[in-house]
Amino acid sequence: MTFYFMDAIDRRILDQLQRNSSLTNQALADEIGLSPSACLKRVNRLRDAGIIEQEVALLNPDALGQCLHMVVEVTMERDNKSLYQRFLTTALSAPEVKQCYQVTGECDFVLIVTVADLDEYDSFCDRVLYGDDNLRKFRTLLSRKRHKFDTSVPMESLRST
Amino acid sequence: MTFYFMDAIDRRILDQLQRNSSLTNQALADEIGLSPSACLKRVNRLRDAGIIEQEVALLNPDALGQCLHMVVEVTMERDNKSLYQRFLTTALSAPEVKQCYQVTGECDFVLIVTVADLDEYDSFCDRVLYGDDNLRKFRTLLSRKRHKFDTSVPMESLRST
DNA sequence: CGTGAAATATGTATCGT
DNA sequence: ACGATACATATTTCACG
Repeated sequence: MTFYFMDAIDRRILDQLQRNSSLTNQALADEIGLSPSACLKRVNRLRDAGIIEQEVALLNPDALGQCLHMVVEVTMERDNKSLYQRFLTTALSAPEVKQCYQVTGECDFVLIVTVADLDEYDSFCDRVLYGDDNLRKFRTLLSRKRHKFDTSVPMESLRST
Repeated sequence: MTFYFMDAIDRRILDQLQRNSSLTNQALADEIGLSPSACLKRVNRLRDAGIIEQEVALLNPDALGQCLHMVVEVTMERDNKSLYQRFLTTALSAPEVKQCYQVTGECDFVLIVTVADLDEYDSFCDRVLYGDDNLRKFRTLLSRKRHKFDTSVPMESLRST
């Protein structure tokens, strides 16, 4: 990522686009109080700099059919870098794994896994979890409902340089 | 949400937009093999029907300053609907709570909480967790790194009606 | 669903601060 | 270095077949 000086205007642009990226450049410029061309230049710079990573459509869960979310807590046997890396490579490439957090505490990784049904979850466990001989234990929490899903990040925590 | 019959073309449109919603309608129409007008009509219908809930920009974590993710497991005292609802109302309105899953298993809720620093996390705990007298216990897993964050949903699991 | 024309939006060049 | 205006290009949108 190229070095980038982010000012208050950039933060306001990001704040908007995090909530709604389907705004036209004109509407965004109006919101921010900038001319459309100046606004567009900033948005493109933020994109080129890799600060805006992607723009995606979030689908309504009610529009989804059978769709189960699992919270999977993974505890490794040995805390070894290359063994961790081996697990990560497998886990991150599994399409069922939507999120992966490396944590400190009573376990080592927390995965958010999304599958259509329990058969698919079994297949995931066989491929990713049972196959790793450094994986000591895992615990699955089956989600009955995802009440909130907010991809935004508070603007105070955005680096200014 | 209004009733909606979704066909294979709609699913391919959603599949694309879940990955990249910054495509122009023309580029999307090309991908799908539709005329721009037909494509636009479908996208607007999917939006109006609430299947496309929102379009957002995802920011690069490396562009963020201090930004801590916590996995918080919450266990309630009594499994009572209105007490659960009271907790949910508080938790969902807290801006630090980015995700909330109601689960079955060893605990009742799993929250993904994002804060700038530990002071902010303390404030969150005081406001949302310690304040609820039906909350029996919570466990915090501090994330050192978010290795993966994928907002997409597999298209096989999209309801066809 | 496709075509084509009118309405909008985006991108660029240039100038001013 | 940044923003505004204006113009050229591209895209969206709508009526009609």
